[in-house]
Amino acid sequence: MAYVNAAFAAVADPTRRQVLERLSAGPLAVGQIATGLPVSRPAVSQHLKVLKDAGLVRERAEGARRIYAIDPAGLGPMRAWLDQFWETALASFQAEAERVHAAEKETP
Amino acid sequence: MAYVNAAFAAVADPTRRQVLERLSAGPLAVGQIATGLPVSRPAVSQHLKVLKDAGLVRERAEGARRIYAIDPAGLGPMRAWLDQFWETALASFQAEAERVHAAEKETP
DNA sequence: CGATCCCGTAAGTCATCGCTTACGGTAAGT
DNA sequence: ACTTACCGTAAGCGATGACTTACGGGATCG
Repeated sequence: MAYVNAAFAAVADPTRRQVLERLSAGPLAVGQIATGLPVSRPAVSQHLKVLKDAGLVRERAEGARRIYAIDPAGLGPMRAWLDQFWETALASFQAEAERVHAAEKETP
Repeated sequence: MAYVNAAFAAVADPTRRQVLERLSAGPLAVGQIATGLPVSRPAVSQHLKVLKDAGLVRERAEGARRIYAIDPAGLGPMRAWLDQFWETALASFQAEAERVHAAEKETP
């Protein structure tokens, strides 16, 4: 549960989500990621650092270029938190609904 | 896909996630939520406003108290984004792996 | 070797966020 | 009616965040 915070903080930024979406189609170099994004290339570099520290992205040097790719395992903690939260929330929601339903039969 | 941004931004804050976790066990009034949290009650009110605007939480007046509860539907967009992202990322990841594997057989 | 492309980092700026204290307003209890 | 509990909002402040421009260092090609 340790990396959950960094992961959520990373995904919270819209530009960073755009980077992730672009990377989800396959590995890319920094310049290719920056092309088409509304921010400068250094900004993309900073975003990539955040994503890398959050474990959402992996970096590989290929000559002078740095190739970035999605780290599928990095999404695990976030999905786990969301799933567990969803599960317990839905369970207590249904329990509440049944409780209200029973109370209505009690006092119509 | 409109509310995705607000939802992710809302969940990004650790205190807000604590509020959600507390609410996942069942509806609570503002004071009960604030009890046990490391911030003041007005801070909790502000967090609840953010969560409500993001569609993650619903509010109901009960006398002088305001009861907050999880809105199960509010999590939908976020989960949808994550699932689709996960799916395409994993697919392209496997495709890349197979491509590399084939290249290795080509030049051992 | 020099020019060029690739990129990360430093420094600085402007906006936004999360928090606090202080206040006002509505609902219930005496 | 007066007090007490419960809560939202306003104002202000310190901290963080996302950007920009400017720089420097390594890889590649002539």
